[in-house]
Parts: sequence; C-alpha cells; structure tokens
Amino acid sequence: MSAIADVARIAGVSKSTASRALSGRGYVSDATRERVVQAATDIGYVVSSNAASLVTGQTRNVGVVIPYVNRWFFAEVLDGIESTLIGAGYDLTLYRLSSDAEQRRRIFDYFLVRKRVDAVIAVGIELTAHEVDQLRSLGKPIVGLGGAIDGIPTLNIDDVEAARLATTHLISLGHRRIMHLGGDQEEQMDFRVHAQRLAGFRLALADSALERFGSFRAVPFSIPGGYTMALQVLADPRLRPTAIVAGCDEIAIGVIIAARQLGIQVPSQLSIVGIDGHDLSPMFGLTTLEQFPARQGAMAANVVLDRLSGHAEEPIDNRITMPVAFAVRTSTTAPPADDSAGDAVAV
Amino acid sequence: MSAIADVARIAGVSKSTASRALSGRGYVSDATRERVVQAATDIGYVVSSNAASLVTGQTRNVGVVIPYVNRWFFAEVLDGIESTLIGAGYDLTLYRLSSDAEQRRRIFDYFLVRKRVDAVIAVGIELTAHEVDQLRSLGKPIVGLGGAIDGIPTLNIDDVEAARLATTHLISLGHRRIMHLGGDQEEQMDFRVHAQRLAGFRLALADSALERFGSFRAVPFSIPGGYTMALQVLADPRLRPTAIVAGCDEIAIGVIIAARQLGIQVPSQLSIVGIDGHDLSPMFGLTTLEQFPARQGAMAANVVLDRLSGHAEEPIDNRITMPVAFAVRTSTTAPPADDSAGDAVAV
DNA sequence: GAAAAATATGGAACCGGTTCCATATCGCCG
DNA sequence: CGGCGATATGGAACCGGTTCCATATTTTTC
Repeated sequence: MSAIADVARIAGVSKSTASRALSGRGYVSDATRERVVQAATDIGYVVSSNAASLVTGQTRNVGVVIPYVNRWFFAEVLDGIESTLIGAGYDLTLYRLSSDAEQRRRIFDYFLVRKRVDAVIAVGIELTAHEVDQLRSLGKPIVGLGGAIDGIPTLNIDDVEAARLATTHLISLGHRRIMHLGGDQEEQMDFRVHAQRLAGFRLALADSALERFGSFRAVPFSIPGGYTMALQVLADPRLRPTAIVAGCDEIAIGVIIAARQLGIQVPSQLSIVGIDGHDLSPMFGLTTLEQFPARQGAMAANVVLDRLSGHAEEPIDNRITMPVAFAVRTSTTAPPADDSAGDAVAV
Repeated sequence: MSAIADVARIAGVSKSTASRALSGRGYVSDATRERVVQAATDIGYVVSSNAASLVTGQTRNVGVVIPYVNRWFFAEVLDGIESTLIGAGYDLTLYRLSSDAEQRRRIFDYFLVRKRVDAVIAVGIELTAHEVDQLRSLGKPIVGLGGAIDGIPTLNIDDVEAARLATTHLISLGHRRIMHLGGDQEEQMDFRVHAQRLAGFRLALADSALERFGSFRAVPFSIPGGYTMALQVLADPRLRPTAIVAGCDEIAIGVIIAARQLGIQVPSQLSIVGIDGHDLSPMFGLTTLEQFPARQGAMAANVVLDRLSGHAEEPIDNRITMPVAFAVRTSTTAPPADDSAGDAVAV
C-alpha cells in the first residue's frame, strides 16, 4: 500500500532522503528527519523487508534447524536462541529436521539456500560436508550446537567428561557395582551423545580398575524409558547395582520413580546420578551434572550475531566447550555397608 | 550471485520466458522449459524469495506467536504447526511473546506487520482488538488456538466442559470430598484456561448439589507445583479429600508422586483425574481427559493454509471446538468405604 | 578569505524476480 | 484460404526499497 515514496511526498523530500531518514544511515538534517518520521507515523508506514533485503542482501533472519521442539533439551535451547535473536532485532525461522533424508534435502536445497536467512544454527544435527559447503559458499555463518561439525564453530559440553565425572562421583562414594542406563546407540542423534556418555562411564570405571563391576543397559532417552528398564533391573537382586549412572536426567527420574515403587530407598539402598540439569531434577533430589541448554542457545545465537556484525572473523574451525556444574543433591550417598560386590554383567 | 537473467542467457531465452518456465505459470513449450530447467540446475540457481515476494506480495511464510516453547502443550502445538506448514511449502517464523507489553508491541509493530508473513497463528495469546485490526487491515489471515478471539477463527477445546466431565467422572464413582488443584487465577495465560477449568469443576459439583464438599487450591501449572501442594494438602487428614481434579496432567502427576511418597494408595485411598493427555500420563496410570495439541496445531495450520489458498472465504468469526477423549486408567476408583464426607473447605 | 571537508539533498540505477502487453507462429474451422 | 483462438516468446514496466553519484550548502582549517 503505502510505500516510502508516499512518505517522501508527504514530507516533501526525495525517496533517497526519506530512506536515509528512516534507516538512519547517511546524512540527514534533524529537521528533515523529524518531518519524514512524522509523515511515516502518520500514514502507518512500515518498510517492506523484502524490498530492503533484496538490495541489501540481508534478511535479519536466522534459520534454526533442530530435530525436536518437544523435548526438554531442545525446547530450552530454542528458547535461549529465540530470546537472544529477538533482542537483537532478528527473526527466527524454524526448521524441524526429521530423519527423513528426502525432507532434509528439500529443506536445505529449497528453504535455507533461498536467501531467506542470513545465518543458520544447527542444533543436534550433524551437517554433511555438502550441506556445510552449500551454506558456506553463500557466505552464511553457521554455528553448530550439541556436537562437533567439521569446519564450523560449534558449542557443546564435553559429554565424555560429564559422564566420567558423574561416574567418578559414585566411585569416590565407594560404589563398585555401577550400572549405566544410557541411550540406545542405534537411536542416537547425529551427535554421538549416547556413545560419548557411555565412553565417559567406561573411562571412569577403567580409571579405578572397576571395569568388571560395571554394566550397561540401553533405554529410550525419556522418563518412561528409565522407569520401565529400572522396574526390570531393580527387581532382580542379581542384576541390581548399588548405583546407577543415567544417560540423562529423564532416565534418572524414571529410575527414581521405579525405585520408590519397588520400595527401594534412594539413596541408602541405591544411588542415582543424572546428566543434564532437568527442571524436574530438584524436585526429585537428583544429583546431576547440569548443563544449561538455554544459555547454550543464547551463546550460539550470540556467536552467530557476532559473525553477522562482522566483528569476529571466522576462524574456520573452533570449538567452544560449554561449562557444566555438578549439583549434588540427595540421590547419592555411600553404598550399603553389606554390599559384597557380587558378580555383575561386564560392560 | 546467479540470477534468473543468467539462466535465461544460458538457455538462450528471455528473462520472462525463464521465469515462466521455472515458476510454471504461463505458456512455455516443453522443449524450452527443459532447456531452462537444465540451465538452472547447471548453475545451481535458486530463486530469491525476496525478489519474488516483492512483486507477488506473498512470502510463503507464516508467523507463529506463542508464549512458551518449553512447555508440553505449546511444544506439541508448535510441532503440529511446523509439520503441516513445511509439508505445504511454507516457512514458520517463531515469535515467543513474553508478557512484557513493550516487547509485545514491538513484535507486532515491527516484526509481524513488516510484510514478512502471509498469516499469523496466535497460540495461547489473546490478541487485542487493535492487534487484530492491524493484521486484518493488511489482509493477513489470523487463526487463534487455545481460546476465543473476537473476530477471527479460533480453535480450542471446551475447557469448562473438560473439567466438568473429569469432575463428574469422580462424582459418579461416588466421591464427594473432591478437591481441585488448578492454576492460579493471577498467573493464567491470556485465555482463561484456569478460570474455565475451575468453572467446570464447580459446575459439576453444582449439578450434583455437592458444592459444599468441594475445595480449591491454586498451584503452579507444573509437576513440582502439584507435588508441593499435594504434600501439604494430603498430609493433613482434615484437608485430605478422597479425590482430586487436577487442572492439568502435570499437576496430577505431581500429586501422584506426592501421594506415593506419603504412602497414600492411588486409587484406593485417593483418586486423581487430570486434563490434557500428557506424554507421561500413561506411565502413571493417570485417568485424564486427553486433548491433542499436535493435532490442534496441525488443524490451525490447515485453516490458515485454506485461507491463504483462497478456498475458504473468511466467515469472520467461527469457533472450532476440538475433540477430547476420556482416557480412563488406574488412578480413579470408588472412594474408600469408610469415608464420612467430613467437613471440607467450601469452594 | 580561499580551500578543503563535512553535511544535506535529489536523481537515477539497481536488487531479482513477475507480469502485462505486443508480436509471432501455428492449428483448426467454416 | 482468411480468420480466430491457442500457444510461445520477448520487451519493458514494476514491486519498494537502498545506494552511488552529482550537486549544493555549510562548516572548518590554515
């Protein structure tokens, strides 16, 4: 409807002056600017971002590709990204990438490249070299979150170390028969989170020469996943460990619920440690290694914004390791005195 | 870089013919189309959606305003919307609307109106008349989800009826001392979900002339919210009801966890019914009135797409009531035989 | 006080497509 | 076989801004 030409006419200036007055770049006298702004307000003028983007080549829009929006970690990350972007005047276009390869290709070829976004944040998605090249050749900053991607800056926690720390905590309390309920290797995300946490678990055991006391069960990365497996594992005295390292807090919470149901005291009869710092963890007194996904999202957004503002020159390949915090609550303590470190399934 | 002009040159045709060949509208001979498409593929041409939008006035982008992304209901809705839009070739731009009035105004004035979106889906947000007018005057379809907004199509479940049904279920099982743990009226969303569910609860009691046996406590709409309050309420024999109607499944789950902790048998000593159909509800055997937020999101997206394709003429003001389903599980049964319907705090 | 620099403004080109209009060719009908 | 409608294509205008360049005015500098 109303174009900048209308504003210019009403204010009695040229299009170019009106543009300068409204966008704030270039010389405009105060008096003129005032008249233009007034005219714009009067007729309810808003710039067409399409027209602006067409000539500037910038959309002030960041694409976020993410595998889930309805899982705690990803929802938190998304929240953090959104807040940061909106604060900087950027829009966020959401692409929930399913595992369908065809759909994934379409999103890349058809949506992302379409000059609709200035940059891309890939959350929990391992981009292929081709995908990275595609974006890079368009000069669009890319940042990965949740794991390493070759050739682009990525942020993530050290999952191996996290699991190692959690496990070491139990070992230092005196536990030996420790079980890891972690994610199924088959079902894991692009980034090898499940594998890495399992590796950290094994590493800790190896450090204390306790490999033969450790065991591992694969479960879905959810509360019901932990719950269901725990009902089986805890009910069987031969299988029952004195402590469990959960692959994530959801699993840990499921275990706690199952333990309570089975009448097993936590932590006196069973210690449980989680990884993540889920919202529900404090309520269950869960000792856990907290990461802060919302902050990670905000940080990823900030890295992207830095790149976009041209401040940071792209150092091709840098990894930022995000901090974690160990929250010791009431789900872990020393093992029962009568524990005799019986036979356990070897890892 | 490579514009349609390049494609045209390589294919040996004019810009206009190239445009017709690629966009599929207007006459182009098969042979020519083939050459153009080949040329486009060769040089990796993708249309500039900005340029296209500028002239067509369509962005193939839908804005979603939503108060949270990290809460179950909203995350599910978002998921449903996203799947549907991407399937139809539309982008989704996410605006997480905080309660900050200033930020909200900015998002409307600055982002949404900026000709960046073809339509808006407002989830759990009550748009003001001014906001509706703004969008409407731009000819952009708007659809609300989660409650009624004057003048635009909205989808939502009948929250009064949902709570009434849940409560009636308990009454028909023989319960009289029924407590409602619902959302705080002060803290509720724009749509009066909390108030409506409370109203439905009272309606059911009134239907059976049981008002004086009912009671109400306000809690945060979360698992810890239900848990914390339940610990207080259930511990006090004078307060303890024989059944609880939770304002949402999260609260109900919190109550179940608290009850187990206090050694109160569910359902034999305490029946609990929820509203929502949360992912975790089956695991807790929670009887609940299920709604299906992902489907609601998909439906909202479809309504918007219909409007955009021009099929459905805008009938100004229609409300679509979404279906719910009563999932009876193991958290509800008849009250203990010895219940003497003691004095309860009146509603 | 003249030259240089900074400020202010307008005109026109341009971003990369789509679409209207004009022109040309072709097939088919009476 | 003249004429009409369908098909095919090119030229040019246009969408709504931004920005380069030229010109004019003011301010600063020596």
